Amino acid sequence: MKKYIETLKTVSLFKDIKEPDLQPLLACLSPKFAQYGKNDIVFMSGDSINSFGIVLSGQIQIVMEDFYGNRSILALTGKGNLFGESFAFAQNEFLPVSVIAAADSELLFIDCRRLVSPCSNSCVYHRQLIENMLNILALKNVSLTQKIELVSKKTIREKLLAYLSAEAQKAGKSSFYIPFDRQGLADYLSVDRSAMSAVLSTLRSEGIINYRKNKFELLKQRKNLP
Amino acid sequence: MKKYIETLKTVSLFKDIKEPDLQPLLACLSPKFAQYGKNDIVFMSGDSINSFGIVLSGQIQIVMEDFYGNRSILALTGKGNLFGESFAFAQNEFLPVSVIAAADSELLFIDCRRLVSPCSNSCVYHRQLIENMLNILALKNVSLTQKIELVSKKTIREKLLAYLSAEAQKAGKSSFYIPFDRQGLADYLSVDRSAMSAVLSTLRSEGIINYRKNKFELLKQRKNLP
DNA sequence: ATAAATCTGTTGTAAATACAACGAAATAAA
DNA sequence: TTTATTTCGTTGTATTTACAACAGATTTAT
Repeated sequence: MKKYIETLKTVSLFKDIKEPDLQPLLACLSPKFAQYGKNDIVFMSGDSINSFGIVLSGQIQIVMEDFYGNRSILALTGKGNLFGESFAFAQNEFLPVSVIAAADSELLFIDCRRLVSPCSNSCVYHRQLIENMLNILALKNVSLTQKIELVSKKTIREKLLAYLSAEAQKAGKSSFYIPFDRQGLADYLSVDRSAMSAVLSTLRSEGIINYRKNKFELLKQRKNLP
Repeated sequence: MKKYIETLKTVSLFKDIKEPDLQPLLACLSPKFAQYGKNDIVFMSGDSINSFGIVLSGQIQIVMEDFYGNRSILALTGKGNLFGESFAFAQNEFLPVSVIAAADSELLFIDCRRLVSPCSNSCVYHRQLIENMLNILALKNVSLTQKIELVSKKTIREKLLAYLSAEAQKAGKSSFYIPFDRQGLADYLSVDRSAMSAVLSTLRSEGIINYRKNKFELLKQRKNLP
């Protein structure tokens, strides 16, 4: 396991755990190491899982398959990232997705029951681990909630204004940079890029926003609070 | 606190904790009790919180306010329900919403640092508590992810088929009941009800689905898996 | 049983979007 | 610098939707 220490140090689950503590902690979690060839199935849709995974090398993909058998790739996950943690901790939920190795990959599996049961010798680390896992799930929750608020809007105009409004609030200023290019933003909002471009132009011509590349500005005044 | 025992027993955070254990556990968590009048502000947008709440009586609303000051109610939460847990455990995240008492309410606040730090006398309960909280966050995560997959589709037709497909898979049969009436389903998918009704009719006339009230059936054959 | 209220499906219209095709602008590579 | 590539905005068209108004069906209340 030693050769993966550098990778493991970057994993969010082990945040604020010092390198010398990592080794004994891992021993305590008794993770299962496994190698997969490209296109091997890691988790199968319909499974109920008790372990989540960490990608040590390679890459895995989260694949959705609907009732009719149409597949679509929901996510690609690489080195140092977790996968399956939501389903592992959501007891009795069946996986609606499959996890497939997108390349030859080395994965580490940790049983979530190990994570919550404190073991005699390393309670200190366990506490940090649990805190990290709560933080991971909570952060994901927050970002999913924010995204739902956007994609639930019915028009591109509404989606854009909701997104830009949120970014302005996050920045604390009416002028800010966004972390997407146009195609990325369109994908994030689940709309057509060129249609979105057209709406952006309209908003600018109406004097509601201004933008240049990734820098945006909201022009209209904030309503006064009562 | 005794008068709220019946309510607390129904709270998901205390699942699988027996009534006699609840009292000492609460003492250990040292929750803060507070009363709010209608329209009082519980959490303010922009706050960073370390505690989450439990509604003992009354009702609270989650309110979103955008850059322009437009308010919209995202959720109503009543007796026995948690609120704010995602933000409390997502350290350093600022609340993008406000929490306001929708009626005279009695609330209980629990510091999330208390929840993760084991105290000498009640580690057994703490473990269950942590397991429950991980479960709560994970389940929310799962349902948010599923919802995002639906509302990200671009047409009502796609949304409906994705939703019905997921329900069929969940049920393990091509025929199943859905937990919404038409308006509820339209709200869930973020579309117009009458437009959705029209699309449902089209799908039925095309022989793709069949339905009657809340009972739906997918008619087309599953693709054979390779 | 009757009336009232709610839910559901239908239709027409105006509005918004997806999609495709294209050219200009910006960026990266040679 | 020149070329190649990517990104971005514009336009036209066909598709899809939201919205409003309405009628039949179903459920609930009286």
